[in-house]
Amino acid sequence: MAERGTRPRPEPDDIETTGSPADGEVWLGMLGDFIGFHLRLAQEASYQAFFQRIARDEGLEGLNIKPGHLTFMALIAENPGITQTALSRGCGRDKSSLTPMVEDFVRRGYVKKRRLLNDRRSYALTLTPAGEELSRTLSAHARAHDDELDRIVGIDAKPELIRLLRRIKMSLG
Amino acid sequence: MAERGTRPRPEPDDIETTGSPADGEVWLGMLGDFIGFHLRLAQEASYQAFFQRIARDEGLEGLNIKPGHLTFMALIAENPGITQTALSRGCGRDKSSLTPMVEDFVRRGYVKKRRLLNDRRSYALTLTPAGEELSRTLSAHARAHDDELDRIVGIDAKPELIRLLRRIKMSLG
DNA sequence: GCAAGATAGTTTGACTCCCTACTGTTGGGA
DNA sequence: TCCCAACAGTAGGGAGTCAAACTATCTTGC
Repeated sequence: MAERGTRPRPEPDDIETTGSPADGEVWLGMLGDFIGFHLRLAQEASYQAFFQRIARDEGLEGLNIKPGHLTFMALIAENPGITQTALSRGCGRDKSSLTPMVEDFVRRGYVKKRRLLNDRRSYALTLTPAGEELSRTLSAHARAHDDELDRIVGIDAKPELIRLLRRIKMSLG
Repeated sequence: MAERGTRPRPEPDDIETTGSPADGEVWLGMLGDFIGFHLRLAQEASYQAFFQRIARDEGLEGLNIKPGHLTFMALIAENPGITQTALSRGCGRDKSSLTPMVEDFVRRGYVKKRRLLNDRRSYALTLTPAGEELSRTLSAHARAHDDELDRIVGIDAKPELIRLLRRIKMSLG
C-alpha cells in the first residue's frame, strides 16, 4: 500500500528561521576516520574518471561502454572458455547481472557463447576478433587510467596499497 | 528430439566440445596490477560486510537500513540544519537520489525538514530524537565494522591507507 | 537405473542510482 | 521595476544491481 500518488509528500513540515548552517563545507565527524567511507569515495572517483576517459574516445562513440565492461572483456580475454558463473565471481557481480551483458555482447558480435558438450548446463565464453579488438582498446584506456592512479598514489606506495586492498577483499569476501 | 519449449533467446549459438577451461580460479591478467580494480573489489567487500552486520541487528529488523543510510544520518547529525545539496555532496550522491531517502526518513520520523525563511529554496535537515537514537545505533555498527577493517589493514598502515584514498578522491574528484 | 540434491544459467521484481527536465525562489543587472 | 541567470529541490525515465524462484542438466547414492 505504497500511496505513491501525485501528492504523497508528508508536507514539507513547518517554516522556521535558521541562518544557513554549514553550507560551505560538510563536517564529517567520525566518518573521516573510517576506512570504509574513504574506500567508497575513492572507488567512486576512480570509476567516474575512467568513465569520462572512455567517453572521450570517439572510437567508442555510441557503443555505450562502461567501466564494468573492461573487467568483463579482460577476464574473457584472459580466460578463454570461461563460464558465466566463474566470470561473475571474477567481476564481483551476481551471475544474473551478467546475463543481459553477455546477451548484448554476443548480439553485437564481440563475444561467442558455445555450449559445452561434456556439461550442457554451462557455456564457454570467448572473444571474437572484434571482441579482441575492443578488449585491446579498453585495456589501453584502463592502463592509462591506472597510470594516472599510479601517479596520484606514488609508485612506491602502490604495492602496499594493492596489498591492503586485496587483504580487505580476502578477509571480508 | 528435445523440443526445449519456448526459446526467445537469440540462439545460444553452436555446440562445441571443450574441456572445462579455467573453471576453478580466474586469471586476472593485467587487471591484477590495477589499483582501480582492487579498489572496487575492496569497496564491494566492505559494503557487503557492513550490510550483513546491520542485517544481524534485530533492533533494525524491518527498517530496511542500508550502509548508505549511515552516511546520510551521520552527516545530518554532524551538520544540523544542512541542506540537501550540501548533504548530497557529502554523501557522494546526486541530490535527486536523496529526495526519496529524505522523504522516507521524514515520514518515519527520523529527520525533520524545515524551510528556511531567508532562502525559501532550501530546507534545513535535522535529526529528531528518534533519529539521533538511530544514528547512534548505526554509528556503533559502523565503528565495529571499521574496527574490523583496522584489524585487517593493521593500525600502523591505516593512516597511510586513508591518506592514499583521500588523495585519489581529491585528485580525481 | 532412478530419485534427490547440486549446479549453470535465466527470469522476474524490487530497489538504487544517475541524468535530464522541470518548478519555485533568489539576486543581480538593464 | 522587470528580466533572467543561478540555485534548491522534485519528477520521471532508464540503466544496473541483487535476490529469489525457476528450468535444465549433472552427480551421487541407493
